[in-house]
Amino acid sequence: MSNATSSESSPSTRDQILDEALKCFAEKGYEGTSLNDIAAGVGIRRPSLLHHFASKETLYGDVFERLLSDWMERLDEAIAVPATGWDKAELVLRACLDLFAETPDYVRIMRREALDGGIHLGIDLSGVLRPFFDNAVTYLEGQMDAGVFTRLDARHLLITGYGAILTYFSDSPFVDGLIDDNAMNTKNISDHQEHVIQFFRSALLRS
Amino acid sequence: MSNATSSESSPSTRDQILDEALKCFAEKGYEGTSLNDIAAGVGIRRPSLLHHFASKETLYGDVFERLLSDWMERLDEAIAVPATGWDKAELVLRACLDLFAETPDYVRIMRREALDGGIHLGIDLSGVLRPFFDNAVTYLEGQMDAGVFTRLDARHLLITGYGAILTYFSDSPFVDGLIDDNAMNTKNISDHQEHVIQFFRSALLRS
DNA sequence: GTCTATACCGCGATAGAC
DNA sequence: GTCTATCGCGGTATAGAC
Repeated sequence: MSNATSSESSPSTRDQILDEALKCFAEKGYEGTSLNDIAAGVGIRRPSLLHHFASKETLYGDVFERLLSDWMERLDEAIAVPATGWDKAELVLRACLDLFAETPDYVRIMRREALDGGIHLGIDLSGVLRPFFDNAVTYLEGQMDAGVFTRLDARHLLITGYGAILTYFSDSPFVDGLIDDNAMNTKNISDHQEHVIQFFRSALLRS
Repeated sequence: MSNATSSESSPSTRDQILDEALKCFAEKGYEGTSLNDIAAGVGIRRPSLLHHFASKETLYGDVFERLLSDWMERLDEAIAVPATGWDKAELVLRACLDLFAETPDYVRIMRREALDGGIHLGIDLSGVLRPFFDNAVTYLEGQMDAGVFTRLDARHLLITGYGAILTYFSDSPFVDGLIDDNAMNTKNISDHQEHVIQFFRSALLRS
C-alpha cells in the first residue's frame, strides 16, 4: 500500500508525493486539494512536484491507478480461496472489510469518484468492477437456486451490500458523531465487521 | 422542496438561485461549483447573485438549512404514524426511500457533507440527526428484547442500514454502469425499494 | 435588481538559475 | 531535483452606474 522502493530506508520523492496526494484527495477531494497542499506535506515547493508529475490530473490518475491495482490484487486473492456456500460469501466479505479497514483513504476516494461519476478521469470505474460484479451475481443466484441462500434480487443485493459495507469507512467523520466515539478505532471497526457478517448471515441464511 | 412563493406563477430570483445552487452543489460539490455556474443557470451575472446572498458560504448554508428542514418535516410525519413491530419499521423505511427517491440532490449533498465531515459549515450534521438515531436504537432494542426482531447490534444496524439505503441514490452514476441502465428511472427505483424492504425483512424477521 | 468594471487572490503551469 | 520568478486564468467579492 505505502510505496516501498525495494528495501530502501526512505521512499523516493515520487512515492512520498503519491502518498501525500492520496491523503489529501481522500480528505478534501480533487477540487478541494491544491498542489500546494500536497507539496507542503512532502516538504517541497509546487514546481518541484510538477517535475515528477506533468499535471494535477496525471498525479490524480496515478494515485487512482495504484489504488485500483492494490485492491484488485487483494480481491483476486480472496476470491481464489476455495470454499462453498455461506463460507465463501463470508470469506469475501471479510476480505473486503479487512481491506477497507486498512485503506480508508482509498475508500473515501472511491466514494468521491462514485459520487462524481468519474469526471476527473477517463477511467470507467463501474466498467473495471463489472467482472467482479457479474461473477458475484452468478454465484449468488446459483446459491439461491440451490436453496442455500434466501431468494433475493442478486444485483440489488450486491449494490445494497456495497453501500452497507463502504459507508462505515467512507463516512467515518459522520459516524463518529452518531456513536460519540472514534469510528476508526480498533474495537469499533471490529464490532462493525462482526455486525455486518451477522447481518448478512441473518438475511441470507434460515439457520 | 422546490420553492413556491405563496402561489405566484414564477418563483423569486432568490428561490431560483437556491434551486440552481442545490443542483450544482449536489452534482459537483462545494469546491467544484463556482458562483458563475449558479448565476449562469439562473440567467444572471455573478454580482447580481451576490446581491441576494452575501457570500458563497452563506448561500451554501441556506441551501443546506432548507434541505435539513424539509427532511426533518417528512421524517417527523413518517415516525408519527402509529404502527408496531415490523410494520412500523417498514413504514419508516418506505418513508425514507420515497423521500430519497424524490430528492436525490439532497441525498448527494448529504453524502458529500458526511464525507467531508462538515467542513463547509458550522453545522454538526450528526448532532442534528442524533435524536432520530437514539430513538430508533431504543425502538429496535425494544423489539429485539421482545423477540420480534432478530438480535443484532442496533447502533451498527442503523449505520449499516443508512449506508445501504443512501448509497443507491448518492452513487447513482456508478450504479448506472453496474446495471447497464439508468438507476434513477421509475422501474429501477421501485425495484430497489422492494429489494431493500425484503432484505431488511429477511434479516430482522424469522417468518 | 441587475449590470459593467475592477480589485485582489490563489490556482496550475512554465522558464530558467543553481 | 529543487528552487525563485513569472505568466495567465478563474475564483470571490466590491464599487458604482443605470
